[in-house]
Amino acid sequence: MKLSTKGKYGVRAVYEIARHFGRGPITIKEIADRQGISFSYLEQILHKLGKAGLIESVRGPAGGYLLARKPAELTIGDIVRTLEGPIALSHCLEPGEAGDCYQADDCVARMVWTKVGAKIEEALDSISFEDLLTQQQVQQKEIILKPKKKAALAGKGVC
Amino acid sequence: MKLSTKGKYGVRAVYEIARHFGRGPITIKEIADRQGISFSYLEQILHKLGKAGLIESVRGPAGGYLLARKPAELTIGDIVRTLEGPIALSHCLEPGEAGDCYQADDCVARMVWTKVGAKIEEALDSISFEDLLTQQQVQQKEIILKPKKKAALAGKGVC
DNA sequence: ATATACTTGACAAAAATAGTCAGCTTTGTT
DNA sequence: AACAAAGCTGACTATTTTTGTCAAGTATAT
Ligand code: FES
Ligand code: FES
Repeated sequence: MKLSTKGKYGVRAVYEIARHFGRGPITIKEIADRQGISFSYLEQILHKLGKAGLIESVRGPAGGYLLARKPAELTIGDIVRTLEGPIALSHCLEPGEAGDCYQADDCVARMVWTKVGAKIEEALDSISFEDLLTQQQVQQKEIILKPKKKAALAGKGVC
Repeated sequence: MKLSTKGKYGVRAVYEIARHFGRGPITIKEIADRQGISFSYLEQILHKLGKAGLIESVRGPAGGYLLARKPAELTIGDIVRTLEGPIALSHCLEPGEAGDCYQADDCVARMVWTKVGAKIEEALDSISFEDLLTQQQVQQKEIILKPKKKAALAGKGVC
């Protein structure tokens, strides 16, 4: 039950784009540097998000990426579904394949994973990037108040 | 966002043990046959569940596995957590490692994955094996009423 | 004794993940 | 027109995780 780095990097990258909202396109390189993600890998991820219509790209010099919608209208669920595929805990719950399963009528597990999957979608869709932006401001203040405790494990944790 | 077969097989296996509740131990072989799971692989899975105290084993002839609690007190969450590890969408949310992350204060994603993880736990823990048993009875009746439509993909779908 | 059945650890094939790399296309600037 | 900045695209590879298999145990009812 882990997210792949694609999903996690995707959210962090779009978060950076959202932070840049209203100030023109932000380049892959800048996102990669800020978030410590490989440039080439990030290209793939952003391209996928672009094809899905969640972000827009501007080519040529001074180009980069922009949000395709307002931060409030873009959710974590959008990103995760695009990068990790549809939320289907089991293969035979994927859209298209659903009706195919020969034992769907007889399968008690089906209800379980369907129900849990719905809860996950609900949770993912309930968080927009605007939420992340406002939360970041709150955290910012808290950090200023607290004594800064720079811990050891630099570069290790990556949500 | 898929479950591994361990989690899925685990649930199906325990479901079989639950169906056998009150009728003494059921053997690995019988579970494996009924659910179409490799015997050797199932051994590993059941052993892990046994070590976690969710099921009990009886050795020797006429031995097998038993539920350690009543079906109503055993949830899908118990099984999944045991077999797939704690529900932590990101590595740095795993218990024990949590406080270690040097950027926890500054991390906007942390809140996201924590929140979603909690929802998943909630959903998983809300379903007990008794629920599965009663649901199976309902499905059984429906199947008898409906015309049996044995579809093509035999053996393919595995929730 | 012996057959049945769980226990344990080592091993291996296959699939998914996490990138890397090289070359291409678009477009603003000079 | 030429150049450089920036995204586009597909192929390729190393690593890790998953999904098992196998073999040699240990416990126990009859
Ligand atoms: S990176 Fe560790 S808490 Fe987010
Ligand atoms: S096995 Fe296909 S629906 Fe459960």
